[in-house]
Amino acid sequence: MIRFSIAEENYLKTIYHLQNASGIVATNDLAAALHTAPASVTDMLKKLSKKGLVSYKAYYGCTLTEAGEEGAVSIVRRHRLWEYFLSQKLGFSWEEVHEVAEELEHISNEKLIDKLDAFLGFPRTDPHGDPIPDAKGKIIQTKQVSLATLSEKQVAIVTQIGNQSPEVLEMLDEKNISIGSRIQVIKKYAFDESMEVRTDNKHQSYLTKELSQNIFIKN
Amino acid sequence: MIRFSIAEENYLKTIYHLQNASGIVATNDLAAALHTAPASVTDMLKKLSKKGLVSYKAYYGCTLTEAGEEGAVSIVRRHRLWEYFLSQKLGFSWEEVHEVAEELEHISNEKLIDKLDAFLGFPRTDPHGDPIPDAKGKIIQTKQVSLATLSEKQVAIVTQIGNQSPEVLEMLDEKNISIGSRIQVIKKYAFDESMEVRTDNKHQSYLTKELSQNIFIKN
DNA sequence: AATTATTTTTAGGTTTGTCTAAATTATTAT
DNA sequence: ATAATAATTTAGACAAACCTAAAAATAATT
Ligand SMILES: [Mn+2]
Ligand SMILES: [Mn+2]
Ligand SMILES: [Mn+2]
Ligand SMILES: [Mn+2]
Repeated sequence: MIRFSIAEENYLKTIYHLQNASGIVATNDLAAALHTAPASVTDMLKKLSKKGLVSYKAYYGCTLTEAGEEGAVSIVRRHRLWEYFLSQKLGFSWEEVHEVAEELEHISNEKLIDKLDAFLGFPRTDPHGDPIPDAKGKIIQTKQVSLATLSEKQVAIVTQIGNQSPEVLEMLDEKNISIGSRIQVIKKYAFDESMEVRTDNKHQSYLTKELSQNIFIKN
Repeated sequence: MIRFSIAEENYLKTIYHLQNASGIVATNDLAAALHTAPASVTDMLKKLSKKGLVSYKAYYGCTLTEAGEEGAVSIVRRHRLWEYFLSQKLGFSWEEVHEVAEELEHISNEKLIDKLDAFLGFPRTDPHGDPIPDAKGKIIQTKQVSLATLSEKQVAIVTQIGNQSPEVLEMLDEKNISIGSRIQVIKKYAFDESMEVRTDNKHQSYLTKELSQNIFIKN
C-alpha cells in the first residue's frame, strides 16, 4: 500500500465523490469542494497525475485511475467506519460525525481500521445510510429510491440521506426522521409535490419536494 | 484553546517528557528524540518561543512555559486515552499501541476526547501504567517504587513500566508480567542483584537488575 | 465570425518544516 | 591558558501545499 499525504487523500476522496456524482471533474468544481484556489488544484493535479493516481488533461478535467480509486475507497472506508464509531459508541449525533471523521480518516494504519471494523461488528452503512466499503474495497450500494416517488398511503423505511448538510440533518431530527424510520405518506399535494407523512404513531410532518427527494427509502 | 500544528505538538510533547526526566532540555537531546537535525530544532524553538510556549535561551536549552505545558499535557492525555482504547476495546497488545497513538493523539477535537474518556469509563492509567491526565489537565502520578528494591519473600503488584521499548515489553510478555500482575521475589542474588520471581502459581522467571528496575510496583 | 465571459493554467511568491555545511560558542582535556 | 572537541546556531536551500495576478484557452453571446 502506498502512503498518501493528508492533502493528497483529501484530493482523492473529493475527486471520487465528484466523479461519482457527475463524471469528469472540472478544476473549478474541485477547487470549490476543497476550498482552495483553482491554481492550487492545477498544481496538485499535475502531481497526482505524475504519481499515476489521476488521469489529467489540461483544460479538460480529471478522473481517478484504478490506483487513485483504490486509494479513495480506502479513505471513504475509514471515514464511514469512524462515523459509525462516533455515532454508535461515543454518542455523537449524525450531524456532528462528519466533521470529526474528516480528521480521523487520515490515520492510515491498516490494522487499526480492520480491528475497528471488527469491534463495530462489520457495519454495512454509516449513520447517514452510506455504504461502508469492506476491507477489499467492495461497496454494496443499494438502489436509491427517493421518498418523493411514493404516492399516498404507501409505506417505506428510510435507508439513506442525499444532502447531508447539518441543516438538512437537523431538520430531519426535528421531524423525527432517521435511518430506519418507517414513514407513511398521508397526503400528497399535486401542486408542488409536497407531502404530509406519518413518522410514527404520534408524529406527523410536512415535507417539501426538495426535502423528500433527499430521503432515500426501501420497502 | 489554541490550535497547534502536528509538528508543534510533537515538539511540545517531547520537550515535556525530556523535561520531566531531566530538567532543562538540550537542543541535541530534543533533536535525537524527534529524529530531526539540531538545526531544525533551533529553528522551531525560536518559533515556539515567540509563541510563548517555551522559554528558550541560545546555547543554553529550553523549558516549557505554563501555556506550553498545558498544551503538552493535553496531548499526553489524548495519547494515553487512545492507547487505552486500542488496548481495551480493539485488542492491540501493549507493545503495539504507542505507534498508533502517535497518530491519533493529533486529532484535537475536544468533544471527541471527552466522549472517548467517558466511553472508556474515565480510566486513570494507560496500558503501560502511565497516568492519564483528566480533562482539566490534572495528573495523579503514584510514587515509583521499582521491583529491584524488594527483598526475598516480598510480594507486590506491577503498576507501571519504565522503559517501554517493544523489546522490554515483549520480554515482559514472555515472562507473563503485565500491569496488575502479582509478583513474589523467590530468590535474590547479591552478586548482580538479579532475582528469581514467581508471577503466578505456575510460572517463575529470572530477572536481571536492569529489567527489575524498570518494573514499578505497589504493595 | 467576432466579441465577451468563463474556466483554466502559468508565473512568481509565501509559509511551514525540514535539510546540509559552515561558523560560532561552550566544554573538556592537555 | 591553549588547544581540541562537542554542542549549538546561522546561512542558504528545498519540497509541499498553498496564494494572487496575469495570460491563455475554451465556451457562450451577439
Ligand atoms: Mn461524512
Ligand atoms: Mn456519512
Ligand atoms: Mn505511548
Ligand atoms: Mn503509554
